[in-house]
Amino acid sequence: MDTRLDRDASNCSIARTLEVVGEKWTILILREVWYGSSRFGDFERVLGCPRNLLAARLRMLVEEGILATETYKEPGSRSRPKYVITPKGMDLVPAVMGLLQWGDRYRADPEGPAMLTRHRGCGAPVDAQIRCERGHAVHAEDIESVPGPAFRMKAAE
Amino acid sequence: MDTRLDRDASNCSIARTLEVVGEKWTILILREVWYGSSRFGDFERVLGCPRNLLAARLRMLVEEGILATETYKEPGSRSRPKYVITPKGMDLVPAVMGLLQWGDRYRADPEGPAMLTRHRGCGAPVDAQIRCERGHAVHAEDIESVPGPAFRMKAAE
DNA sequence: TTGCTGAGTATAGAAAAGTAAACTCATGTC
DNA sequence: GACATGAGTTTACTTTTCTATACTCAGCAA
Repeated sequence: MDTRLDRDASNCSIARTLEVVGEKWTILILREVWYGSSRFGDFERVLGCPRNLLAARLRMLVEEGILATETYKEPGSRSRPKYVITPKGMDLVPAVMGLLQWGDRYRADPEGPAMLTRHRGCGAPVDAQIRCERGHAVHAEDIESVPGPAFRMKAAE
Repeated sequence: MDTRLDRDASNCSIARTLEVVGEKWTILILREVWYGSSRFGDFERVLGCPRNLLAARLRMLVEEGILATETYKEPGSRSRPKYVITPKGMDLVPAVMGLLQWGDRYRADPEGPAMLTRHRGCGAPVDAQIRCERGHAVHAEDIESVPGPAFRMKAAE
C-alpha cells in the first residue's frame, strides 16, 4: 500500500520543451542558425556533428516548426535546400541567452567570452533577466511557483 | 587542401553550459530542487529516474557547485544528506525560465500550464526576457552577435 | 558520359541511458 | 540481537543514442 501524493511531474513545460530541444546537437544547431549558418554543409563543418544525426535533428526542427526550409541556388549549381528560423524558433532565444550567460559567467576562457551579444542600434550588451508583469526585475529567489490550471497529482499505485 | 575559415565553435559558452546541464535528468533534478525537493528519495519518486543515474547526476551537480549537500535529521532517524541549490545554481534560473516559458506557450495542456510563476510579494506573473544594459527590452531579432575577446577561428587542416 | 558537388541515406560498431533487482552500510527502534 | 530505513552502489541486461564511414542521388559542367 503506497499512497503517492506527489505532483505529477510528467505534465511540465520544462520537460516538454526538453523533449524538443533536449537532445544533443539541437540547441547547437539553433545557435549556428542565429550566427548565420543555413546549409547542411555549414552545420556539419562548424559543429562536427555526424551527418545522420544532423539530418535527423534538422528534420525534427522543421516538423516542430522551429526551422523552415527554403531553397538557395549558387550560380552553376542546382537549387538546394537551406534552413531558416521561424518565429517559434526565435521564441527559444531567451532560454538560449540564459545558457549563454551562465557559460560566460562560469565557464568562459580567462580572456572572456568568444561572442558578445549587443542591442542592435544602441550597441549596449544584452542579457536574459526575469521580470514580472509590473516591470519589476525579479531575483531568482523571489520567484514563487504555484499550481496552475493543469496541475495534477500522481495517481496512487 | 582545405582552408577552413570557420569560427571555432568548441569555444562557446552555450556548448560549455550544455556540457554541465545538457544530459538527461539534470535540468529536471534542478527543477525539483526549485519546487522543494531535497532528498534522494524525493527525486527518485517524483522523477522516476533510475537510481544509478540519479546518484551520478547529483554527484556531478555537487562537484560543479550547482548543488551543495547538507544534512537533515528526522526524529528517530540518523542524519542523512540532502541537496540544496547554491548561488551558482540559482544563476541557471533565467535559462530554465526560458525553457518553461516556451513550453507554456507551445506545448502546454489545453487548460494551461501545470505551474505558474509569480513575483513573491507583488504576485504578478514573471517571465524571462532580454534587456540591454540601458534598460531597453530587446526583441530577439535585434540582438547582434559580435566576436568577443576569446573569439578564435578554426585551424586549417 | 564521366566526373563533381551538396545533401542527404544506410549501416555497423561504440557509448550512454534505461530497467530491474540484489546488495551494502550506518544507525535508530523493538 | 534482529529488524527497519534511507541513501546509495553494484551487476546484468536491453534499448537508444552517438559516431564514423561508405554509399546514393540529382543536376551542372566539361
